Amino acid sequence: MAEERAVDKRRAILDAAIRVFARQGFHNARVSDVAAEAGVAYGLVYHYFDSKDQMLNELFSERWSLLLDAGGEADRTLGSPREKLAAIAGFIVESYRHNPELMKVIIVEVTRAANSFGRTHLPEIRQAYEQIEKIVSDAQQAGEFRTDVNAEFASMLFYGAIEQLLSGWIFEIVPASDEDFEHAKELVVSTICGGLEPRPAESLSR
Amino acid sequence: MAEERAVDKRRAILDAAIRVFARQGFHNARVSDVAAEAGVAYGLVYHYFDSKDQMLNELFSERWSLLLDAGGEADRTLGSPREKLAAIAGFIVESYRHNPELMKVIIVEVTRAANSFGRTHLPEIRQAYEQIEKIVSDAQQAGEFRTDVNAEFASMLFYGAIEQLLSGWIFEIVPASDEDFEHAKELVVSTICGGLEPRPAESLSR
Amino acid sequence: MAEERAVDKRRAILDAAIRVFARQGFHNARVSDVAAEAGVAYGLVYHYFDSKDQMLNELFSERWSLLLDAGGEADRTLGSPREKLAAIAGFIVESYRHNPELMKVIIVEVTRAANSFGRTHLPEIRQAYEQIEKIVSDAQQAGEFRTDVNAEFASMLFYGAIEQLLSGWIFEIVPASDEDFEHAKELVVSTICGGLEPRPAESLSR
Amino acid sequence: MAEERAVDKRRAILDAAIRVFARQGFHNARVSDVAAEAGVAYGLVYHYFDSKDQMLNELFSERWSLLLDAGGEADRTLGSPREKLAAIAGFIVESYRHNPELMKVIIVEVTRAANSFGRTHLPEIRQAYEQIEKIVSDAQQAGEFRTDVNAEFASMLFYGAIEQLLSGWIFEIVPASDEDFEHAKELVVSTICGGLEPRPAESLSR
DNA sequence: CATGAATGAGACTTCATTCAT
DNA sequence: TATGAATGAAGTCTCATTCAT
Repeated sequence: MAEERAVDKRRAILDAAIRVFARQGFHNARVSDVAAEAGVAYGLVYHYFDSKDQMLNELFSERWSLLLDAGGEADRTLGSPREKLAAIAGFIVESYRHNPELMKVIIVEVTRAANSFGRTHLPEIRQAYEQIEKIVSDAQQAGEFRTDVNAEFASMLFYGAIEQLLSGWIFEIVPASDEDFEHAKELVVSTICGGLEPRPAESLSR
Repeated sequence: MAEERAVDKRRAILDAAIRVFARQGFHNARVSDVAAEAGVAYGLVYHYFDSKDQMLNELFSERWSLLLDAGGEADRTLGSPREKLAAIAGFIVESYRHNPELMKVIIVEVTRAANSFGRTHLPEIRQAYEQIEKIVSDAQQAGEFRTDVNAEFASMLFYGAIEQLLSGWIFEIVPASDEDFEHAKELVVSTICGGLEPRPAESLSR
Repeated sequence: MAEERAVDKRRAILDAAIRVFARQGFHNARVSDVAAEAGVAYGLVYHYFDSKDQMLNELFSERWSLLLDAGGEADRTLGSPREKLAAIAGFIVESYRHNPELMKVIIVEVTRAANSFGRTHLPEIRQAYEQIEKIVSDAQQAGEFRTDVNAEFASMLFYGAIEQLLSGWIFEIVPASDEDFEHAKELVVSTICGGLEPRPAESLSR
Repeated sequence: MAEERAVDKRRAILDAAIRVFARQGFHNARVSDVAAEAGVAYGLVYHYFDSKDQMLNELFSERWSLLLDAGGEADRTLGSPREKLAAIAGFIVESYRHNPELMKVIIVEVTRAANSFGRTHLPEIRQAYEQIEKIVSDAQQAGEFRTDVNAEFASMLFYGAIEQLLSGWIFEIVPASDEDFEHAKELVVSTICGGLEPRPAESLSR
């Protein structure tokens, strides 16, 4: 149980860091704020973590690996590219719905902070892009997507669109109700794919 | 002439700030770095500007108003929504091509830094969104765009996609040749609009 | 047997402290380093010792008392002042040869650290000086050493020379082979005494 | 005059550092203590110096180069080895008499702190040893000093003796009157050289 | 206009020591 | 005895901003 306690405190600090980083931003958050939020002594933070940076790194990597797992899983188990992309978009939206503070930290402080932590985690971030690229180029080879759009380019659009959407929710630029979340999942993909899908197939469907 | 000199110095400092902020990031840039880059004394920066923040604010607003002007102009003078959006996307890409350092600063330090300067300039940033929203909802009312996609939502996708693309160039995640720039202008719009446009209209146009 | 165990652990910690203090210096050594080196838990150090300082104090006093014993013994049992001084110099050199890490700690962290631990142990250190002083002044009264050199002054020279020599070995400024050690024992005394001994006696002995 | 002012402040900080380091020891001296002693703001210390360490480095090197100059001058201009060594010993003693606080800092925090700053300045310190070595080996080749004592070894004794003597004064282990200083200059050399000089020559001089 | 010296608050990190188990 | 989690004081360095000249 002593061990469980230890794990608890570590987790408590990490969870407190999420709240504090989300509320104040990483730069404006002092380590003492995190400690206070977690209800532990200053030094304990440094007992479990090497630095303030490491907390953010860990927060990001922990969550990002889940996203990569979900992306890989979607690609392996689902059929159409539209379903695959929908699964990924859905996972991200659900992640936000489930833990908006953590997603805020990840997006604001890492994936959109290309100058600082974004650089550090570029390899991991790239992996997510590459998953999309693979889905797109597979679809292109199967004749399901138009081929005049670079797969790399398409993955930029896809993640750019989703990130912006989350940013809109995070900073209350656009409303964020449960209904909005459900809509979003479908619309991101339907909008992006609507353009990616070749016209002939569509007109045939008429 | 003395006044012209002054204007020159002011401009020189602002231009130096662009280079320094682009190179080191706003947070890692010291006021003394800017002064050194501009070849002026430390304190002169404070003769022309109230604070370090003000330099960035000015840099942003100066450029952003041009973007808003271009957006308004496009909406007023062009016919189809596709042309309007293409003009705006083109303006942004050209802005990057013409002055990548300034655009890097604007995107990295302001529009994607929702926690800090993004908040400050939210009203101006919103105006750009609203221009897109207007173009989209006008097109929807004219039956040129599908109506199941919220105009607000569409503007998020549009700007998210373009910003991500520029980020990709800025941080060398994707290649950035002249050819890439030309392609990008068209593809962003064609991809987004391809999905925004209603199917029937398209198939009719075949 | 449980008690023996305890004694073993205490000794193990003390021995580990010697190695760690010698390697990293007292200031750069953390208590946790000592514990890790001894293979015991953090807090156990504080079961056996009141503080980090106390470990060094004990290490010093333990060894220094042997030196004082050797000095007293030499003075009592040997005949000529030269033999007495040679015995003391020899004891120090042998101490270094036998346990260079401990001697490094004693010299670097205590006897030459007059600002910190040197102050604490000044009384003990003075006792060593006084032994030399007594040997010298006895020799002066017996007409074996010149009297124009203050005995106190002579003891400074004697210890200063030996300490510097050890420092030279410790920091590899001068070579430290077995041969060097043997030479050193004699040369320190022969050099110092050569100067301390009155000329007439020497020329007579020729 | 503005420039003079600046130089004054820098010098004032350095002089304050001498007093504070001498009084409290380098480790126990806070930068704020130095600033307060100099009567300047905290940050000004960092305007003129990169770090707390740099102040000590500068203090040492500034003074040590004078010692090296004096040593070189003595070797070039004086005749007998005894005179040369006496000049060097005299310079050190006078340095102490003139500015005991600075000499305390140099000896306690640098030359006798082989683990920390002594390591950094080892090259400069070695140069001083080498000057003595040269004087001794020149004298040996000229038949003025006995040859069974290694020149390197002799320089250790020489500096060890002087340093210990200063340490004795610094920590008030031995008295330090003007008379003591005058005596010391001669006695160090006469004691060391008395042993270094070959016996035959001496006995002949009788 | 121009200079750059001067100010001082603020935050991270370290680590000896304590304490509950 | 033994463990290692928990505490919190202390100090270096940074840098935006002010100000005297």
